[in-house]
Amino acid sequence: MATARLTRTDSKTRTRTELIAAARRVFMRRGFHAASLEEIAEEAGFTKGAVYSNFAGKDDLFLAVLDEQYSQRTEAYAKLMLAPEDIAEDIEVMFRAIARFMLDAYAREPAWWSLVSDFSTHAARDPELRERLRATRERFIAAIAQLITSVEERHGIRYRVPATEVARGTGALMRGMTVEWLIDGSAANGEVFEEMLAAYLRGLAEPTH
Amino acid sequence: MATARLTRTDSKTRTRTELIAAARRVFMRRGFHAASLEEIAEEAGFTKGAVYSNFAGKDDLFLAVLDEQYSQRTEAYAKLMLAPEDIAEDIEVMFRAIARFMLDAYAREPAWWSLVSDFSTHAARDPELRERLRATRERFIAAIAQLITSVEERHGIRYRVPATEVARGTGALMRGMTVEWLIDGSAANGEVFEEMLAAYLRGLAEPTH
DNA sequence: TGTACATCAGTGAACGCGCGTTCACTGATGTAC
DNA sequence: TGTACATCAGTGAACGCGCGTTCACTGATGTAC
Repeated sequence: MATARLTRTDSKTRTRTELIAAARRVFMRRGFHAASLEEIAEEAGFTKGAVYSNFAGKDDLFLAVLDEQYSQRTEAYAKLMLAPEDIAEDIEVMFRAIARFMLDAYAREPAWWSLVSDFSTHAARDPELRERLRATRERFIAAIAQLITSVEERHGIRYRVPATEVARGTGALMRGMTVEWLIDGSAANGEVFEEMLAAYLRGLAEPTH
Repeated sequence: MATARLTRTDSKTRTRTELIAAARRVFMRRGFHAASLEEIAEEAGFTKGAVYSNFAGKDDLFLAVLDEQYSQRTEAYAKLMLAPEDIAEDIEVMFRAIARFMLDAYAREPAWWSLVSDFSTHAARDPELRERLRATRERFIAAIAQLITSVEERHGIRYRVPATEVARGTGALMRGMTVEWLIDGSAANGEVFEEMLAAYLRGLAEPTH
């Protein structure tokens, strides 16, 4: 049994990781405002002080969760969009695969998107926090834009707006729709969303040559 | 001077109207969570008790603001989309006029859309409140869908998804983008948004013939 | 038109409560010799 | 390998504060006669 003796650095890293994971779950469960540091600390098996020993406060903790999530999402999108066969052949198939990927992520974690909305409006009110969020988000958008550019080249198409904006719009459509679903579960089902996103991407794309 | 003597009913109606107007301004200014009933009451020239004499509480007051706003927006969209000339001629021109209308509303009241997002995620956590919000929102969506249907007929097109969902998606794209703008003012400018929304609507439309 | 009582919109103060943050402290890890 | 002191991650309790909601009260409007 006995937990292996850890160095201070290792044990702190571990605490930090566990706090982020717990925070993620609690934020999802309660939303940004209603999630309390008390519950997060308890969920991770610590006390609130541990949070302050590892993070500057609630906002900083959330940003850590966000950063982690964006890394994971970037990887997952890369796997999907750079897939060497199937999906990659027909651009329309790709559009729909992206829509389904998002819907699937939503099915697993329906609270995620509105959580980001809540934090964003909160962060927008504090210039310093807002700048930190902007930087984190920009890294994510840039990574997705990179993938979009690869797809453009491979399929011989060009979007009428910069790749970063294609990425932003895709996320925006999804984020907006999750708010609808939150309030009315019967609104636009998966097929309809697939159609919407495909329409958006198809409408923006033009063949090159 | 002396304010004309009002009947109880008239004076109550007036208080209610003024509270809604004040609430609207304060909610815009502070966001749903940070807006306090104290500030709202004061802005209207009353005390908090007046709020409770006219509304069941903060949530109820917000719903009243929302209802009012949706009525106004519905009228404005009707004016735009049923316009007998110019815009109405070419469907692409119409798409872009709608985008510009939204951008213009955003320029005047940038906080509105994220305010709705915040309230929605808040309301989603309380079944009763959520149902009230759903009903209010449904009326608005249905009214917009009605306008979309008129446009479909006039221009001899059909959307690949129900008109209600075209409406929902349009709002969703806008709502999502306002979150981006909140955090990064330099993200997708008006022209890019116009392109996005036009792409979405164009991509969804099919000629009937 | 006038009087006496009833109603009730809005007042103002108090109540509760939750939560983010701070801080003195503890005990296990790290370091110097 | 051992000892003495230094460091610091995490504890636990207290602090402040704001805010939504409640409630006894007041004074102007409404009603009955």
